[in-house]
Amino acid sequence: MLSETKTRILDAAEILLAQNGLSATSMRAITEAANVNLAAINYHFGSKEALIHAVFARRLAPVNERRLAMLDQVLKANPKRPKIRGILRAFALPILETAFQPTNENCPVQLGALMIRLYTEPAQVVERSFNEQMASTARRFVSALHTALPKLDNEVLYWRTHFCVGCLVHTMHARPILLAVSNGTIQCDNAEEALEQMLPFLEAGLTSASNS
Amino acid sequence: MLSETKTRILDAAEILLAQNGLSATSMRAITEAANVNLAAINYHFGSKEALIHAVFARRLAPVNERRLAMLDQVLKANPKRPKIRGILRAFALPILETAFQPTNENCPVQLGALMIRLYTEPAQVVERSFNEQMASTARRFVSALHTALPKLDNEVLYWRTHFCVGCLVHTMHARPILLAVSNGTIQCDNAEEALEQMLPFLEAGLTSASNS
DNA sequence: GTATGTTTCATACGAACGTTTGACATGCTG
DNA sequence: CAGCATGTCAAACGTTCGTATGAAACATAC
Repeated sequence: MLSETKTRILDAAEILLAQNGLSATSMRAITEAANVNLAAINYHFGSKEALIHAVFARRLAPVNERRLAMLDQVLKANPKRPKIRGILRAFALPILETAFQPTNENCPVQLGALMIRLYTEPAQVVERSFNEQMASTARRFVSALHTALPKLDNEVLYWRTHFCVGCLVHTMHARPILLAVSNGTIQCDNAEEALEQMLPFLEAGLTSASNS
Repeated sequence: MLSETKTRILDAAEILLAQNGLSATSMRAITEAANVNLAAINYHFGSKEALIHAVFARRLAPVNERRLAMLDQVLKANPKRPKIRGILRAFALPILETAFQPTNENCPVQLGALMIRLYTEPAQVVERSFNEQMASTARRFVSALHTALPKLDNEVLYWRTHFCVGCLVHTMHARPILLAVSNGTIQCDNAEEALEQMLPFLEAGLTSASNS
């Protein structure tokens, strides 16, 4: 079981890392926000780097579990020709729900802002987190899409999967941009609403003719 | 005209900022890479923040000029119903070419990695750069897409434009991910090749039925 | 109740940070 | 030549960084 102190550190770190980035978030800021002693991070996690790894692992592990469970259901329903919409939904819904769910009542921070660090922070810290958590999941989904779209070139499929991930990542973390560009019209705080917009877009992209 | 020292600082800063992020890049690292004195940044730019702003401005200004010029051509060719593919191309090609063009012969750094900072770094530094450089350009393109897709809901259009930006951003900076997921198959270093994959995907997404 | 292992705490360390300063070199202008 | 900007430079400023340490506080077991 996690100790009280450990979870308080993880909670505070998650918020601050998402808001300020990895290297801009100091251990002093984290421990002060968590109301624990400065030395507690090194005692419980060993180093700042290890703490960051733990923050990502705590969030990504259950998301990927849910993703694969949903994917299994989709594949079981139509083993020969699984529904594209279902595959996309299995990949996007778990992480979107996590991204749109506030960490706690006081701080409605976007977890999408945390996830985006996995893509942008160049540190090896993050690379390790990413490989551990995402590599096998990504492979499973690409393979499922390959089954669903057998006519598609392998190369084209990789590209389009890449585009889908781009849409998803952007949707998770760039809500402020959408709000600004739409002149305050679109303030999305709902995973299902985002999905409803995203899935038709992605499915149409995936199934489009290559060279029209 | 820019002084020799000033451009050397900008060049070095651009590479390091792209590689390591904003707050993880120290002024000492920049000045050492540029072979100039530490005080030169504060002398020529005033502060680290102002330098970062200058780095972005130097790259984004010409990109957005080209974008708008290309957009004008597309609109002039078909004022009533401009070609979607043309609009997308006008938005994507200039920045993709910049992203895929190495800064110098020794360091083939992806400028996409620099651009992504505009989206992820939470600093107000970046917010200012983004607003100055991108706000009006974004408005022009959304309006052009509105003309090209008059039947589309405003809300849906905003969402889909958002998705297009996500694809583009991800394509620019996440080439290593595409390389890894495709098992080393796809090593894209060519703007036209990326565009060829991206444009059919985006156009199909933009024109898809909303609630299929 | 004393012993043992675990967790918290104040405090300190050396290093690196962004910025400032004043001396020094350089080039143009009168 | 003198005068004055314009750049450059080494050195130092005060802060903040991640980490380490040893004593205090706590729990549990005998």
